[in-house]
Amino acid sequence: MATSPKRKTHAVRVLEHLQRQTKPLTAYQILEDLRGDGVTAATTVYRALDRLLEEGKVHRIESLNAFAACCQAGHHAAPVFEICEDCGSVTEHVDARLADGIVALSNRSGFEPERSVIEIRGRCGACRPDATAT
Amino acid sequence: MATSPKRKTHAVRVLEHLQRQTKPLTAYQILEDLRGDGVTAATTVYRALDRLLEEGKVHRIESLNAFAACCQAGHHAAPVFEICEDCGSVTEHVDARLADGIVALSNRSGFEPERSVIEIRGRCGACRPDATAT
DNA sequence: AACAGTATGTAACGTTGTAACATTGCATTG
DNA sequence: CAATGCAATGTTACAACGTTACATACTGTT
Repeated sequence: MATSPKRKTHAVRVLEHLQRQTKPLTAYQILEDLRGDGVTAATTVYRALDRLLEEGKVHRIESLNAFAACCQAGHHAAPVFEICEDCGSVTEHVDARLADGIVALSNRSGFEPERSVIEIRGRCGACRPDATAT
Repeated sequence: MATSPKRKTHAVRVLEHLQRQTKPLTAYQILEDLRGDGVTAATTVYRALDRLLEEGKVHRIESLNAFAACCQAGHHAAPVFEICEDCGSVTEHVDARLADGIVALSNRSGFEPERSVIEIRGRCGACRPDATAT
């Protein structure tokens, strides 16, 4: 009855690899990193990513053409990414206020939202020129 | 003394062409469309787009890898795009509430936002299966 | 063993974007 | 007008990102 796979699939390898990163990786970076684990073609990486995206375990960062593991696999709300232009770090947030804003705007315009892409580019706390001064 | 160009540049052609569209175009679509106007290479299109983006006259739709003319050239607030998965139409909005939400989130996380990408995918009023029922 | 279904491999191709360098058009100044 | 300088454009090649089509291998079930 058990339908769970006995062996580790490439999808699992890709997910675990992404979880080890602090920055998103492109599909081809993933391919390079996992060559030693038997991943040999871009096709395989994209197939793994497709599944993981469907399952909500990874996100695609549209403005980077890159992929990152989801912070807590399973949330349904739209993720918000803060992308540092300096160090490249990407932080995922789930923000009710922004989610509400999307819904409010959609209600006004008659649009039915399904999936939102929210990516904020700028500088992270570590990289910004310390704006705490008066 | 006059420093304004005497002849129409490709940047102007690209902008005018985008303004005639109801949907965003990819760079290569623009190239095809403007071949008759002397635009012959992708490089030229991308250069034109770079300038127009800097001037805030066009926006890049990250999740489509495509470009659209700005609705009112010159706003500074982050644009919000509603992208219909059915008909492909894209509508630009400027929304104070969402802008505030970005600022609020950034304040909490110590992030300094510079440019935001907000793209809502779903169905436009014309394409949705009429949700006005009780 | 036979079968079905999922996962993977391979190769080629299509799309998107950039780099490097040469050339042209046009305005200014001497 | 000639010379100069700068912005715009052209050309070529390539890098990066993503998909299609088809073949093969593995896994669990009967």
